[in-house]
Amino acid sequence: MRRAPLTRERVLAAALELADAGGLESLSMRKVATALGVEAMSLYNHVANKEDLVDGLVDLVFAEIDLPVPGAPDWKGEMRRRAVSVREVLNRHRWAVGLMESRMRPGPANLRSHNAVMGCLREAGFAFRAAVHASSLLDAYIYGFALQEASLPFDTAQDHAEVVEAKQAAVPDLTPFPYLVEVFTEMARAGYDYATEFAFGLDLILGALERAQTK
Amino acid sequence: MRRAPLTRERVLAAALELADAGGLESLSMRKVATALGVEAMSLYNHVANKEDLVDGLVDLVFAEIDLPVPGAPDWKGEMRRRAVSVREVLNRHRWAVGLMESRMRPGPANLRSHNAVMGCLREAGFAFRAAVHASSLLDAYIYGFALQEASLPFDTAQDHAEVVEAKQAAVPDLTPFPYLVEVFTEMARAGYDYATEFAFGLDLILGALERAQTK
DNA sequence: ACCTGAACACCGTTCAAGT
DNA sequence: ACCTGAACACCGTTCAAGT
Repeated sequence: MRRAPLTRERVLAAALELADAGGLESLSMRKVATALGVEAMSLYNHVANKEDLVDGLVDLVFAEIDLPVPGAPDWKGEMRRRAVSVREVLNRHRWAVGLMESRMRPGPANLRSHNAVMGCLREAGFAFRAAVHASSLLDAYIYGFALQEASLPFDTAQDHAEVVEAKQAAVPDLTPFPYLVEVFTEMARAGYDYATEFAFGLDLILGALERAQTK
Repeated sequence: MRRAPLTRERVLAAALELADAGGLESLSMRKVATALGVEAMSLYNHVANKEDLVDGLVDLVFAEIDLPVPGAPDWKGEMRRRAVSVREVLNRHRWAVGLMESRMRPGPANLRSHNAVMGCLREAGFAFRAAVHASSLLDAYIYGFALQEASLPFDTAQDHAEVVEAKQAAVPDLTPFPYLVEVFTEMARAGYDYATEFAFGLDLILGALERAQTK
C-alpha cells in the first residue's frame, strides 16, 4: 500500500485533528508524524518548525470564519453574523482562542478577515479611528467570551453546569463568599446558556456602538 | 552558607519570577528548582505537580487585583477601577491571561475577587441574572482586551507600533487588502494607545449596562 | 520530614547519511 | 528532492534510597 506523498496541507490537516482532539499541549511534531505514518524529521521538509506549523493551523481556523461584507446595507447584521461565526469556529477549535491575535506572521485568511471587518465598518460610515475602536472592542469581547467558554478541561466533554459543580466541590468553605453561594446554587438550578449570554453582550455592544456613531 | 528552607511560598515566588520573565513556556519544574538551588524533585514536597503550581501562581495574580466594594455608592466607579486594575495586573503577568478563568481549583483570591464583583453589582440593584450578564460581559471584554495586548512575543519589550510594523513586514503583498493598508499606515503615523483604547470600550460597556439596568 | 539520583517516557530540532 | 537514524538538550514525574 503506497502512501500519499507528504505535503504542507496534509501535515496541517493531521495537526489540526490532533489539536482539536487533545488541545495544544497534546500537539507534538512526533505525534503529527506518527499520525501520518512518517518520522518526525520528515515534517521539517514541509514546515519550518513548530511555530510555523501553528501559524498554519491558525490560518486554517481564520478561513472558517463567515466574513462580513463591506458595503452591505445592515452593518450591525454583518458584524453580528461574523461575531457569531467566530464564536462557533472557536468552539470547534478551542486550543486556538489564545493564538488568533498573536501571530507575528498573519496568514492570508487572517488578513482577509481583518480587512473585511474594517471594510464593513468604514463603508458603514465609521471614521477611521471609530472603526478601530469598534473592531478592537468587538474582538476583545468575542475572544474574551470564547476564552471563558473554552476554559473547560480538554479531555472531557462536560457542560457548564458540571464544571461549575466540580469547581464548587474543590472549594473547602464558601461561607466567606455569600454572593458566590448564590451563583453556585442558581447555576445548578437554572443552568447557563452560553449562546444566549453571548448574544446579550454582543447586542448591547452593537447597540452602544450605533448610538456612539450617530450621536 | 545555610540556605532558607523550601516552602510552598518560596517555590511559587520563584516560579512567578520565571513566568514573568520568560512566559509560560519557559516555566519548568527543573528551572524553578535550579533558581532555588535545589533539585527538581524537591519541589514535589511542596506542590502536587506542575498544574498545582500554576494554580498557585494564578491565585497570586488574582491577589494583586484591586477589588470593588459591595455597597459603595458609585458602582460604575467601582467596576471601572477594578477593570483598570485587572488590565494592569495582566500586563505585569501576561502569561496569566489565558489561565485566569480556567482553574478547576479556584484559590481564595480568585473566589474573593468573583465574590466582590457579584456583590458590588447585586448591592447596586442588579437582579441576579442581570448581575451575571454584567459580570460575564465585563470579564469577557477585560480578558479579551488583555489577550490582544499580551500577544506580543515574550522575549522582546516592543511597543505596539513596532509589532504592527513587524507584522506588516511579514506580509508579502497588501494590495488585495485596501482597508488594512489604511490600518498599517495610520498606526505607523499616529500610534496606538492601549490605555485609551481600553477606556473607550470599558466606558461604552458600563454606560450601556447602566442604561439596560434603569430602562 | 524533606531532599536526591537514577530512571522512564516524553519533547523540538540538527545533521549527516541514505534513497 | 525527500525521508530517516542517531544524537543533543531539554521536559514532568516515579520511586527507592539517603539524611
